[in-house]
Amino acid sequence: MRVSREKAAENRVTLLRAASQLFRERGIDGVGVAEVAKAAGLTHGALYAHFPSKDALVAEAFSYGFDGNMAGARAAWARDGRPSFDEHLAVLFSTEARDKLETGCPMTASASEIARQGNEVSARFSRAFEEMVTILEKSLEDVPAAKRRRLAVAAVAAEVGAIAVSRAVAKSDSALADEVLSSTRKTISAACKAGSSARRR
Amino acid sequence: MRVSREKAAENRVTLLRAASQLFRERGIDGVGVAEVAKAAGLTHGALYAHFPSKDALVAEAFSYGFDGNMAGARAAWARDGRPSFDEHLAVLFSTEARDKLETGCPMTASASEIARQGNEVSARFSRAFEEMVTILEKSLEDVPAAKRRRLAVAAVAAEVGAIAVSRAVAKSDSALADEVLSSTRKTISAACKAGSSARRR
DNA sequence: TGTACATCAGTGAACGCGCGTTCACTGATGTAC
DNA sequence: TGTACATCAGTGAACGCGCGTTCACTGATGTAC
Repeated sequence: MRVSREKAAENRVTLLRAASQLFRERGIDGVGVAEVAKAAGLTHGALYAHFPSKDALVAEAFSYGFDGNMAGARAAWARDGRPSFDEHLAVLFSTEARDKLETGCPMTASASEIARQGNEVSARFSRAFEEMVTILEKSLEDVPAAKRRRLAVAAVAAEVGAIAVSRAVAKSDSALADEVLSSTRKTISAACKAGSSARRR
Repeated sequence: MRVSREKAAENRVTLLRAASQLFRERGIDGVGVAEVAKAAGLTHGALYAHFPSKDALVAEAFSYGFDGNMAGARAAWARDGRPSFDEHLAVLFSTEARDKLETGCPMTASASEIARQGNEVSARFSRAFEEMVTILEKSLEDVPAAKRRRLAVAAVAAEVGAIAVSRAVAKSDSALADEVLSSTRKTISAACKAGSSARRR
């Protein structure tokens, strides 16, 4: 039966939220459209009134999850002031970021799966990556402009790897899982300091 | 019909090779057991004479792929001498490593999927990760012993991330894909130099 | 060495199940008069 | 404002298909005599 325009818009968002959480938790291939619809309190048929295909849902759910994550981060910055590079790293490489799969960054949750998705998903991943890089660059004013972007790009790539590896080894070696996060964070931080001190000389 | 012991052993290896290549190319969830068996010139029933479940096949295929990769690398080192840290990085962060999916490192191919596999796969991933770290440590004799492992761990984690990100963005932004590899490599290399020069002071 | 027979790798049909997608239908919503 | 009707979000059965796994069967291999 038909529902009001507001209710329909609300259902669309509920579908995106459910999809984005489930895909992060269990992988894109690990969750079917029927399960997404059920988690949103709807039937699979209704999902196709909002999205033409699972592929389209995956693409929009990726951006929804990423934007939601960024909105949360921005709210925290508004409260506590603009974070330094090391403060950014502390959040990005935290055990919380690793363990909160369903609300964590979709880039880290689906890193190796994205390469097998369509162009639309790849384009959204690129955009998300660039957004993260831009934010990190802003905290790197001490570093020579020429090295700023290089360091920011490396930091985001390293974070994606560290989180993915940490999650992969967590089931069998939790000490290694924590070590991966802290070692990668410290190494990126050291590269930053080396870069900024190079200017000071 | 029954086959000779040698032929059976050979078939097992063929199954592992096919599984390991296909999983790296299209993801663990993206390839069925029937397809693996077909690629090995067998039927799916035969696969179950060698492996009790797909999970077991995934675990053994991961190690097979990793060991094969390491054997190739070791052969190259025997030819050209033991590589320096930067030479290791040049290989790990190369566009070839990114583009040769089916013969590349299984850690990078399945990074985010491993976390959703069973304990056995996680344990094999941990072992593979430690092996990579040990190899990199050997090329870090210029760095103070205390920092050696930290750098090696960070380098492997960063490589996994850089390759995954580079593959993810390659479809939509090939310049960014190359930048991710070179920026991450340079940053890890810089962290190494900072670490070793710290000792020299 | 030759023969009889047990072994077991491999075959292919079948299992129940969930996948992504389609579609005729329902009935409340939104609109035109 | 009240009524008639077109719209369309959501339902649920159905589509063909591939999934992982099981199993009765085949017949060459390997072994025991």
